[in-house]
Amino acid sequence: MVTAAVRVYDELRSGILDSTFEAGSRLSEDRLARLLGCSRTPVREALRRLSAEGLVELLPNRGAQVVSWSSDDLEDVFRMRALLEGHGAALAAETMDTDEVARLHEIADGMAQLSSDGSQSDRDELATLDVEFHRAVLVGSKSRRLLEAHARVVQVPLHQRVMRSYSPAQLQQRMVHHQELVRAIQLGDADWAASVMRAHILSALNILLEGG
Amino acid sequence: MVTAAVRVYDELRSGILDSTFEAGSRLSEDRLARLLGCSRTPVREALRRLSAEGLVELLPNRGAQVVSWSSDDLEDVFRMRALLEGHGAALAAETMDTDEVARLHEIADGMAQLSSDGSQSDRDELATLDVEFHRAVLVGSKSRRLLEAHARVVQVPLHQRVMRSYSPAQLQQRMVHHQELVRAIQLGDADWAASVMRAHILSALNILLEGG
DNA sequence: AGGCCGGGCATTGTATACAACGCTGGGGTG
DNA sequence: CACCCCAGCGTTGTATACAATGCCCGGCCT
Repeated sequence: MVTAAVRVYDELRSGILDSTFEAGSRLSEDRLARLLGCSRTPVREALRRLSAEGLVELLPNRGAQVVSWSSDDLEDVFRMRALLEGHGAALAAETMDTDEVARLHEIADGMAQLSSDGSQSDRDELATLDVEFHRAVLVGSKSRRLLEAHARVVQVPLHQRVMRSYSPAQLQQRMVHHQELVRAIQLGDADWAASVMRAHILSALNILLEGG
Repeated sequence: MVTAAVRVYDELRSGILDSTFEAGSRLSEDRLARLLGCSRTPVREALRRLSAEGLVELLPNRGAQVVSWSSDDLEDVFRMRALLEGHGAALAAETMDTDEVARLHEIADGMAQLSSDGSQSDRDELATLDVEFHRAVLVGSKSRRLLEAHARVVQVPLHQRVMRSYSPAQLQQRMVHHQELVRAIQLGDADWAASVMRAHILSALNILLEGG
């Protein structure tokens, strides 16, 4: 059975990530409880968990608030991603098995097909697949703590927006990165995989900072 | 005012880190509530927080359990430390100001003095200072997320034990690492600082795996 | 008029009662 | 004797009531 606390957590989390709950807005336990049809207890638990993950801020005796992201924060996040995922790619190149690489290839190919068209729904689908791709690499690294650290850092409710912001040329370029990364992992070239991953992520940061 | 939930969290956390609550032992909400003189509500909150930080494991409908550490876990933790703190040292070398470096020097010198003697209480004091030293470097990196990621990874209730396990020669060697690291940061040599930090941490892992 | 004080209000913090779930052990059955 | 089933029990999960805290606003004093 899925507990009410988990349900509330999921609702709040996806609500924050897709900006249903806007950055900076206050979240009252009582209001959320009535909104979601349960008592304050599970809501409290969910808010505490989201706070531990850095998605909301808990002001003592004042309640919870959805965190806002400055451009400094964005830079911090992307540099952390480059560090963690670069390392993850190197480990993945050393330890990923054939099935996992095949899955990676599959995702990358699916993305390449979608990226030829430019519709907005395709872009959103791409954002989902992109998250899945990067996650698959980290899973392949076989480091539980790396995966956890990454999950905590990458809480930016901006995946869709970022993916929509790429020009067609930039999007194509990013697909090439993915293919290159898969090749590096397949060949077991850890250094190359790490370099490609770092460049891939830092280029996203550059596009973000210049475009925004 | 400090809430009961925070008090319980602090008690449990320090109890776990100094092994008052042994690895693998079960923590019943009701028992803890009576032990600490409050209701289950703050206990629940504290346990959830500790779970998010990776110090306890929450078995659904079965309660909480203090996490145990396999040698694979230890290796994972130290490799993550090498990654995060190596990066932190590089950033620190670039951005740390004079006061912060002076503070680092101060801690390193204090540790060097303590390390000449071999008494157990000195070793415990050294463990505390060591934590402070490594934390000061990360604070100097000015990356909030790096600091947070590190705090979550480094939850090993073994600091004292590790520090006691060093031979006098190994301890001296580690003091040299610290001095070398301070120098690298002072000179602003990011690559050198990162290398020294990584080697420093990975050598600790080696000593642990060989000695244990 | 400006600042300080105090009470009301919204909100979180805590306690407690009860429901739901899962394990465990004892008795029955093949 | 081995296996299964079910009832009892301990535990967590949830709801609700009440206490405590901090903010806000109106009135009073200077």
